[in-house]
Amino acid sequence: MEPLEKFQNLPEEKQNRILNAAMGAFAANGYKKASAGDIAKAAGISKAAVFHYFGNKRALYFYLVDFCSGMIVRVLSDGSNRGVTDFFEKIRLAADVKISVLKKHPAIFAFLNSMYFETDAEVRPRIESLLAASESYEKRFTLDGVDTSKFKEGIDPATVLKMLIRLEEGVMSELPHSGRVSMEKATEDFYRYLELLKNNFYRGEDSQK
Amino acid sequence: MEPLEKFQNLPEEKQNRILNAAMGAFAANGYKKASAGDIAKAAGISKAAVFHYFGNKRALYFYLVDFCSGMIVRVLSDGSNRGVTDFFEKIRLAADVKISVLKKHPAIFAFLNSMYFETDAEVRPRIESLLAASESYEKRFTLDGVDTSKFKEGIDPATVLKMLIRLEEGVMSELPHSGRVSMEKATEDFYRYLELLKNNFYRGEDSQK
DNA sequence: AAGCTATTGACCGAATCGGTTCGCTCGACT
DNA sequence: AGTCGAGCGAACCGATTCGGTCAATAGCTT
Repeated sequence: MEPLEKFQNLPEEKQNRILNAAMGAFAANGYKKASAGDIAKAAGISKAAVFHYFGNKRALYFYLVDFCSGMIVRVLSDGSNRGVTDFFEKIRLAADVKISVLKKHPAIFAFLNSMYFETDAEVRPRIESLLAASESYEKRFTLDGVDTSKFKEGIDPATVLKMLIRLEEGVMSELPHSGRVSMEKATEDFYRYLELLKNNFYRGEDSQK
Repeated sequence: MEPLEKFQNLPEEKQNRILNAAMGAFAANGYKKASAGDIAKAAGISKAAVFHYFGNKRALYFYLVDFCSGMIVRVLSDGSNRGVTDFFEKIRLAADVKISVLKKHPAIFAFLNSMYFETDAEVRPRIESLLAASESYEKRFTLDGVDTSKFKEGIDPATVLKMLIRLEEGVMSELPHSGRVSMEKATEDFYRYLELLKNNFYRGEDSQK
């Protein structure tokens, strides 16, 4: 039986434990310096099991890249926000999706980010192809179908969008600092920021409730 | 002559090159996995030179910790913003200081951040003492002396402050992605966000210029 | 208890680690 | 011109860790 099949026959919870451990290790140390032993320890399995499931380190890394690639496609083609025309509502929905992904795979964004900086010749080509296929979040999240007329005059929605993407990134970068419960706290805060901006960037009487 | 003296007698430019290389390596790979060879290569010197200047890896790490510690003290005691009462102006000045530090030591914040996660028993104690001494940026940057009455009713300055700290972090986390020139671009963007928020969060007639 | 599969601890040669040694270079001083 | 020493790169050291293998075990099915 192929190694990869063995992995895919594992119960999903165990698969995720291993994937998350691997993504965390590669994100933290890069391809070369992340060792199979690190990953095994973080996943609670033996080093031999890693090779049992994936054959070799490169195959594991490639599997992760493809896994993330599939996840991106799945998220971007998620149609649950079609028909939403409100700027802030759309951003909130996109953040919701991100959160749900992050809950299952806490290290996925750190791993995706680390791919940018990965230089190892053994894996770089595969990364390039993924990077080429999936443009950045900023470019994907367009203002198409958004009702920009609700903004006050003089406020550029594109600027606000860029700002919110940065803000979201800042919120996310604080997550690993603190305990696990803090994620709900952070998202609550983010929603509060959205509300605050909505109340003051849209036209009409300034609405303080 | 003590190893450390040799380092300190180096021209400042070379010192910084080595410090930045070391901070970058430790931030990227952690204390254990960052090798003296990595640091040497990034700094453009030989591995032997690293030991020539610092004696051993631990001493180099400790030197970096103390260096950052001193930098924090120097920045926090910087009195150039005393007397500034405007909320956004004060934040802008604080960002300016951060930028100037970042220009000289591009990896310093990544390194400081990495200390949070460092678990190696050989260096952890020294980190603890630094972390205990210097509270987080968020706690240090108080609203003391800020004229909060300029805000519209219903807008909590503390919330805005937290939001801006997150936003700043998000802007900073995008810096390493792109070329070196992008820093000016990113700070320009940040200033534009500040202006945008100031125009819409302060009371008085909504000022679109 | 026999058979089978998932999982592992112990192990391999090769590579890399932190750290040392040594000999070369090059500028300062005489 | 000759001397000297600070500073450096290359080659090396024993120890550790690497990716990867494999025989042995644990656990389930019958």
